[in-house]
Amino acid sequence: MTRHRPVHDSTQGADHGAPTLDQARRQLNRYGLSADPQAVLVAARLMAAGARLGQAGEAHFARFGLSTGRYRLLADLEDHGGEKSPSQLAASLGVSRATVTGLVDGLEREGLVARRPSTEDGRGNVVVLTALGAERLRELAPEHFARMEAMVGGLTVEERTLFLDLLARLVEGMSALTAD
Amino acid sequence: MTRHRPVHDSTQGADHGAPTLDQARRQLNRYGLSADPQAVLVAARLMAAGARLGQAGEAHFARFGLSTGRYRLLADLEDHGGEKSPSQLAASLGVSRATVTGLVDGLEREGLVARRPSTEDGRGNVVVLTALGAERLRELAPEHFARMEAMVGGLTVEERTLFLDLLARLVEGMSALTAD
DNA sequence: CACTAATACTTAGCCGCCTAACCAAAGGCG
DNA sequence: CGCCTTTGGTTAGGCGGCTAAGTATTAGTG
Repeated sequence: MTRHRPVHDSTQGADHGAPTLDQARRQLNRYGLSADPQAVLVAARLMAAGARLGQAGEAHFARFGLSTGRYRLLADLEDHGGEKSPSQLAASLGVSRATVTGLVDGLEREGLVARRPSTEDGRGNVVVLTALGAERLRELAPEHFARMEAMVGGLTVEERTLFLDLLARLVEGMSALTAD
Repeated sequence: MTRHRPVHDSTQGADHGAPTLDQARRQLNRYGLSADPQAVLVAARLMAAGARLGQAGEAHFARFGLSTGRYRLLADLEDHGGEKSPSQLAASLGVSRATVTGLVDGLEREGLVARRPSTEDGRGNVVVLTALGAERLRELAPEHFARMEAMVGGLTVEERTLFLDLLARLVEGMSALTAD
């Protein structure tokens, strides 16, 4: 049975996702801090946008009976000839091996992927994209990429290039959050 | 000027987190789709950045014994005089009421917040910020905002303004993912 | 005034992410 | 050869997000 999830039109046009400059100023004032409110705003907006995109992405992939993580795993598998070990998958997806175990469990249950014992390493597995899995990817591709394109359609080519540069530098800066 | 920092030269295959233009092209080719690879790249990079920031944020707040959700709830509470109903919290945080129940459960367990029955509505609660909760916010504020500022430090003021504009337009575009 | 509908919150259960602990197999080394 | 460490994968448990269903209580209506 296909588990179709009703898309749930979340009417969240409310204020919630978008912090304001005033909020940032108020917070900084409250503690007498001298940080730049605009910088704080950028950070907060980026966080909000990330969360929002994450949710939108889940809703998007749910249309095809997938989740973001499952789709990324399938796509990565296909990009690699349809075979990859869980460890390699974890590395290229940027998640833990335990997470890969869970994702593969789900995908295997639906027949989109299969586990085969590794021929060269007795403790290793190979995750294989099944015909059904490849089929699923082929089915969703047109709509998927069309929506992706539509999402950035509000930006000109130059703006996109610029955005990629700025975003890359912000991603670099994210290490400031995790640095000791 | 394209200022490129050496972005983690990964031997191909283990490119975790940062999708490339070539990957986008390959995917589109595979299905004979005509979408703009650069547009797809922007979408993919934004998703990757969002996920990455989400994880970095969790690691950041974990330093103070909090999570992103819990911090946002505390901060929102403080911004409203320290009292708010679960429904209001859910609305302003952009999460479901069930999620708020879970967040408040955790925060209450640690004494950072308390539940009081509403005086005017027999079925309602009010979530109140405790002295300990306010204290916690005060403690983490300097480091928190310093790191936020550092994250954005790689951009000039003009670039930040530009980024905010571009990001806002992308957020608008996200509705393309959830539109019917 | 009683009955139904709407609202506030909680509970239950799924998913994906994590870390830590665990077993099994491989590799290195005396 | 046997031991010990490293590595591959899963398991267990926690968190935070969701939906759907359940319980109170309030509000609306005949």
